[in-house]
Amino acid sequence: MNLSLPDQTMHNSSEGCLEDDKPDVMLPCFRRNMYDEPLASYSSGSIISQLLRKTIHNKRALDESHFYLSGSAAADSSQEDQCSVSSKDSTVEAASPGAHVPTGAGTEVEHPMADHLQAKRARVENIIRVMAGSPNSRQPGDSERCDTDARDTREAREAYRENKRKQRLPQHQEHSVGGPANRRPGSSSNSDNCNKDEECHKLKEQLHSMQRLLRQLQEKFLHVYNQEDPENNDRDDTEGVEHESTESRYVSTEDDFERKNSRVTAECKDRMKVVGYLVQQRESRSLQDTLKQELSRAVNDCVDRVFKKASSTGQDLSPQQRMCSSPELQIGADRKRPQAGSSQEQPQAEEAAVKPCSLEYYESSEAHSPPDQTEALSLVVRKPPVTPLSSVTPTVKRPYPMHQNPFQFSYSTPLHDSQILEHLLKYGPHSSFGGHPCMAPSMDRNSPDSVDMPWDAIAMRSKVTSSHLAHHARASALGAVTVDNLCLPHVKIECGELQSMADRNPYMSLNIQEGLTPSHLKKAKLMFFYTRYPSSNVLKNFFPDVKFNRCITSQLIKWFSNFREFYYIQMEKFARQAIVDGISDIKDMTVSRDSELFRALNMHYNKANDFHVPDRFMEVSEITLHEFYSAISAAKDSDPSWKKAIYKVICKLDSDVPEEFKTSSYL
DNA sequence: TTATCACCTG
DNA sequence: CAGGTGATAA
Repeated sequence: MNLSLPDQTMHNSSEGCLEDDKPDVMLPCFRRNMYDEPLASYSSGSIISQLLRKTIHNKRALDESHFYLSGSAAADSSQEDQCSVSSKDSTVEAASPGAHVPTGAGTEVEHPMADHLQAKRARVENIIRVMAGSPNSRQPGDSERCDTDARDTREAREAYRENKRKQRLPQHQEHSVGGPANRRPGSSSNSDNCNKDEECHKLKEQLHSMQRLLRQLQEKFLHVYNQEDPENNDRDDTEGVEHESTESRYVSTEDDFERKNSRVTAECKDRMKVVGYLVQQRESRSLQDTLKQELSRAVNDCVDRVFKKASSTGQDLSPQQRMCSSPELQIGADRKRPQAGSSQEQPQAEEAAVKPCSLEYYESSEAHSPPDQTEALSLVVRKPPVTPLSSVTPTVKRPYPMHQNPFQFSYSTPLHDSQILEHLLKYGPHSSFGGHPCMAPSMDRNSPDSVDMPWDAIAMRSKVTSSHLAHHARASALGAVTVDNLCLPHVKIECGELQSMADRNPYMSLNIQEGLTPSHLKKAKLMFFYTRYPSSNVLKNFFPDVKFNRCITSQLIKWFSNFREFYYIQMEKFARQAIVDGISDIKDMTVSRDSELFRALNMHYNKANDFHVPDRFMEVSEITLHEFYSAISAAKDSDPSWKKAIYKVICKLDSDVPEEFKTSSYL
């Protein structure tokens, strides 16, 4: 494989300045990707030109811009448009490069400053392009070569233009760019359209990424530049820049980018006026060098990631791979990927796990390796809106609008449990407890939220639950972090288990745990109000966020055993007390919510008293009490196994646990 | 043999 | 609430 071109390209373009940075890091990436994928045929210069395409409407304003751009930029634009979703006006520009002011587009307002700004833009575009573009772009005679280079990237994928390409291409380029391109037609002849669409999509994603990176570079550049020239800092308000409707998809990023661009160009022009052309040229050089380094690094970075994604077949990317993709890539991939299996929430959960990482990657240029903790943290916080579930009250706000910075979850700023719960719970249970007969009527008293978010209200009203849930939320946020050292025993979240758990219950995909938490204990206690002898299947069904194994099952069974133990002890105690109290008629023994027996039981199973104990439990309790009373009255307690008969009766009184318990791992 | 249970203990 | 134990049923 011919690796000389990219090396040469980068070195030439940087004119010796680039190597000072870290060529060993970026160049191999660039090289490898250049040849591995057809997308590599798009040179970085071409991409940059495309990105800045709309900033060079008036290339005539500056001769040098015109000189450098006339061929290449136009060619790039026209070619990119074949697959890109970019604006249509680029085609217009391409039609008459170098001598064209877009008038037919109609989307651009031609105010008096337009020429001015466009001229500035052209300069900056030129600078950037020279830095990241073709090694020979500075030579007038090679403008043709730039054109060829860019065009070749497209032509190479089409066999019928092969000869033409070979005629015009320098040899080293032919080897490098034509290598993968030559292989491609043979393998993709039967699925040209599909491949084209795929490439278009990838290109679009690439453009998005590039725009982001360029924006960052611009900011860096401005930072450096303003340090050098602080008196010009106030001259950054030249953005009366028209906004092209055709580019509305890039509103936030590109508009910002435009402003920065205008500012840069304005500063460049001021320097020209004051200092003079030569000085300006020299400073421009330094700027160029700076930008070269930054851009080259960023471009390689971006291209590397783009190709890393492209090298995979697109749909079978592992989540880890997706995590390192740009947000745009991620979104695009998710859009293409069919919803897997029967779980509808799962892909979104994956997105939630992926997107934050990606965003953070781009939010900070230094964030080359997002920490695990941050990923998992975002996993909880930055979940995109899920498909509205039937039971969710419409008034419940979705805290994570797409593409916006949602609720910021930060460990450094302690949050109230309710905040954590709100975000944790909102996407967990989809059923509303507000209408459930088991919910305590008093629950609506304290918080207005209880109307719209009964689930949150439930959880928040229990101090025990709140603290547990807070841990729960943080545990989830910690991702693959063992939180045993806090207070939760055996609580470990393993990313590897996400999938299986998500399959079992997509709503619980964020809270998959290997161990039982206090929340689970509380839930089990509440379940005891319905079932004293739950089967293993019931336990598995109602603890979908728990990875069941022998130990876990035993523990849960043991819990219920302990519950029963306490229950029967209380029953026996109160039955004996009734006998001691001289109650003769069994009908005088009732269990109401005011009775002491119930208070004892409720204190044990529903300590926070935030759960409305079902009436059935009152009945069962009363029956149990009667059974004990009868047995003791009949002196059956002399039999060592006299309780067995009672157990036999009680175990038949189990009722079904409400479905709400399935969708919630905590109450 | 395994699972479940009640009982006891800490 | 968990650990241990013995009984019991599958």
